[in-house]
Order: sequence, then structure tokens, then C-alpha cells
Amino acid sequence: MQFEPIDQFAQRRKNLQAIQALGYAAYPHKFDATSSIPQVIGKFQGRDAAELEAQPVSLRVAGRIVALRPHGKAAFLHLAGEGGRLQVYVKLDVVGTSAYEMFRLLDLGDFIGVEGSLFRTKTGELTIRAEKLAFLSKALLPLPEKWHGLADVEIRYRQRYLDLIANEKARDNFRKRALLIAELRRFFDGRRYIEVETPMMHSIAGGATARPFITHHNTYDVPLFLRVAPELFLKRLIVGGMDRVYEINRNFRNEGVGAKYNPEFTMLEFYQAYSDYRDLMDLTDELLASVALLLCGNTTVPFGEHMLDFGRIERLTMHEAIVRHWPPGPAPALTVDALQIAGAPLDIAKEFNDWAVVNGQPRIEVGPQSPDGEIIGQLFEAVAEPNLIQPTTIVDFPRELSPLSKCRADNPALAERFEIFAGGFEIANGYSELNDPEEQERRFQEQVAAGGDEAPKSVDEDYIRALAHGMPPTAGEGIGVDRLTMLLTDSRSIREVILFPLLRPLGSREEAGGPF
RNA sequence: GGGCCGCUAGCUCAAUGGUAGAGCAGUUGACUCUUAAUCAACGGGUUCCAGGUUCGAGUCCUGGGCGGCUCACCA
Repeated sequence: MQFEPIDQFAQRRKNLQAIQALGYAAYPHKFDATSSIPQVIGKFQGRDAAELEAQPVSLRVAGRIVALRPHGKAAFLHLAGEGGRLQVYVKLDVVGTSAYEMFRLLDLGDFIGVEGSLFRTKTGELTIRAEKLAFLSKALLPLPEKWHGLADVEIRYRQRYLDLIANEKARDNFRKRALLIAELRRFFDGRRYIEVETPMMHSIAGGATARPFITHHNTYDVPLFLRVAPELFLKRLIVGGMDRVYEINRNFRNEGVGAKYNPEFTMLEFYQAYSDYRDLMDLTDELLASVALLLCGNTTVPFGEHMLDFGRIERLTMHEAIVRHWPPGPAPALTVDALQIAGAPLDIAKEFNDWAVVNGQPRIEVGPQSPDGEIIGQLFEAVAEPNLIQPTTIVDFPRELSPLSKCRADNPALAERFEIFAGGFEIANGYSELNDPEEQERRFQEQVAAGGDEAPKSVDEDYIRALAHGMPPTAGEGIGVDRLTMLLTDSRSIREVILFPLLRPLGSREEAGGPF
């Protein structure tokens, strides 16, 4: 075993041997701390020097040495643990010659345990005066550079442990993520929901249009797909009488990687019987306000240059959103009525494309055969979506874009569906679930017939049978947990909120293009 | 896959086409209230790789590698 930087690695190994030679175990098994570092700070931050002297506080703490300032026969150091830092004062004539000899062999990054009592230095910092020192573990490799910290994004993602040591923002993002997930569970558990786990390996990749990862099961000798969505299984549970279910788990989509996309991502999906999409919109407004308040202390949270207000989520129809964000270029000004005339979206898309060419924006790909609903969807994505910075619920999706949704009774061209956008991207998608088995079978058959990488290869007959057994009117929704975490931690990239995001394995390009 | 940007000591970064440097980290020494501790000394380089231009290339040119951002598919 040998790692760069080699000279420092060798030096630290030598120091470890010297510590062993003094009679210390190289890798002792445990240390009985009386409190964690944040506990010490939380409990005694308020005590002044006189109080600490009058009523001495003796304790044992352990942590990693993250700063070391030796002064000959005494030294100051900082121990880090559980996200906190505590200063330690080590003095030769207090700890004794033999402990101090070991202390001199310690390096930045090593773990030690300290027993002693609290005092305040002349600058007022709460500090533990070491009376006994325990060697706990050696860092054979140095910590990241202390001034600039760890800035290299690739190392931050590939060696996340270093990021967590060096960057408080990283620690805080993942603490908040855990808090968010705990709050999601509390929120649904308190509303008579049951948390379930459904298969990650599917024999038919259904529930969303996305390219799946393919794997293989040996004993059954069958291909399996990592799930792209849990939707069809959760609705089977509704058929089974579990009227309120939710699942927080991973989905896998064999598609792009980018600032908002990781091939495996965490989704909250929940289904509520005897409800429609409007009920879920109200529920989600409540949910978002409550998690923002919990994580950020306020329903208004900073995101880049913006302040996102999760306390007041505006609702717009897709048509209204297009009209509102219609660029000033293409004339004439657009109206909601104009968008709804049959056949009109194609001409409007052409106007947009003329404008896009002049202004160097990406064009919309439409043809004379494209249904109005599809064009509306594309116009929305091009014109409105990037501008939906404030949390906004979009309703009235074209039915063509919503194969698993019920349509509106008063307008069959529109689905009973909504999506919530914030920060310029989608974070939630919900609808009144289609529970007519014949209609569902017809739509599945269309999907399979249309083909393509993203379509299921066969109809999920068992799901149709389940619907045939009867599913109550139900509304369902998915919320992207990673993306919601991004918004609540002011993170520009999904990689800031996934501990180990997928990166290209080092050296993988050399083998690329092999068997194909 | 396209476009833009980057790659110099372990880390963060300098260096008109003219002897590759600084701070931190490291090593040695001094120092019993420091906190970017201080002071003194020392070691550390295939300037991403391969070609080319040139008397001379970290710098200019061509090709390649790796990474970031971004656009397209995707939540």
C-alpha cells in the first residue's frame, strides 16, 4: 500500500511506528467519551471563565485533529467531530513526559481522545485542558489544504469523505437532506399513510417513459429492468385496499447526466384513494411550506440570486404560463384564447421558431402531424419552464402528454394533472389516476406499438388485471427528493445533494468501444 | 455528441517566447495562552501526453487525454 504524497505517507507511517514503540496500540478498539463535541459546546458555551473555575467540568471527548499549533512544551489543537470543533490545550507538565512524547508524533488528521476539564483561554475560547491523551487512529494521508479548503469539484465528488471533512456546506447539505426525508415521513405518517417498499427490479419497465438499465437474474434466467418508477406497483396496493401509501426510494433511468440529472435519483411517490389532483395540490402546498420552514427557518428560502417563496405557490394553467412568458419578439401578442383554437398551436410554434432563429434560441421540433397538445407542451418547455423561478403549480396538461391520467370531465383535451416548478425546473408531478382498465390497456398498447427505447416492450397485463379488480378514484404524485433538496440547500447541482453521484469511472474511456 | 473554458510542486495559484516561483502542507531546529500561531533553515517539478515552429516553448501551432460549464434526450 502506498499513496501520494509518498514522502508524507512514509513520514506518517514512521510516526505511527514510533507511537507503537512507546507502548500505544496502533489501532485501539474504543474510547468512552462522556459527550460529543457539539454536546460540549451546546452545554457549556454559556459558562464564563470564573464559572468554569468555580465549578470544574471534567469530561472525555474524541475527534479528529484538524488544526495543530505547537509551542514547544505546550500546544493548541482543534478536534472535529459530529460537525463541531473544540479547542484542546496540551501542556507538558499537565499530561506528563510520556504522553507528551506521543503527542509530538501526532499529525493533522489523526484521531485522539482527551480527558480533562474545561476553561477559557485569554481570548475567551472554550477549551479543554488535556490531563490524559489517548491515541485512537492514524491518518496516513494529509488533510486537504487548510486555507482554500477542498475546491476541486471532481475530488469533492469522487472522494466525498474529504469534502465532508473540509467543507461545512457539504456536511450541512446532507444533514438537511436527512432532515427533509425524516420530515416527509413524519408528514405522511401523520396523515394515515403507510410507507411501503416495492420492487426495484421489474420484468417490465413501466410507470414512466424512460430508458431502463437492464440486468439479468441467473436462477430464473430472465432479463430484469431496474425500475424507472414505482407507480404501477403502488397503484396495485391501492387496489389491495391500502388506501394511502407512500414510498421514498431510488429510480434508475439510463439517460443523461447533468446539473439536474443523476441516473439514480430518489423519488417520493404517494397515492391517496378517494381523492383527485386538486386535493394533492393543496396537500403539496402544505408539505412544501412545512419542509421549507423546518430546513430554512422560513417559508422563503434563498436560491442563487432569488428568494423562493414556498408559502405562496401560484397556480397557472399551462396556457397562462406560455402567455405570461411569451417573448416580446414574435408578434402579435399571444392570448390564452388564441392558444386554444384547434390547429392554432402549429402556427404559433412557427412564429416562435422564427423568433428563436433570430435570437439564437433553440427551436421547437414540430411537424404538421404533431397534435396540438404536444406542441403546447413543447411551447411550455421552451417559453415558460426556465422562467418558473418562484414555486408555481402548472395545471391543465394536454392529455397527449399524460398517458396515466384521467381527463377532465368538462374538457377531454386536458388531463387532470399538475406539475410544480421552482428554480426553473420540475420538482413534482401529480394527477388523478386513470382507473378504467379498458382505457388503460388501450393506452399501453399505443405506447408499445409506438416503440422506441423509452417505451415499455410489452403491456403490463397484471396491472390491467389489477385495475379490472377495481381501483377507487385515486390521486397520485411524485416529488423529486434530490431536486427539492437542491432548492432547500441553495445548490446549483444535483451532485451537491447526492453523496456519491455517478461519475465516469477513471480510465473508462480507454476500454470504450470494445465489443460494439 | 456540439460549443466554451481549464490542466504548472501534495494543495491553492504566479511566471512578455529567454535560469520554473510564492503561500500552505512536509522535514529539521527554537518557542508553556495559540487560533491562517510565529521565527530560522531545508527538501520537493516528465509545466497532462505526443508531435511541430523556433537559437530557445510552461507560453505559439496541430493532434490526443482528462475535467468543468453549457446545449440537445431525460425528472
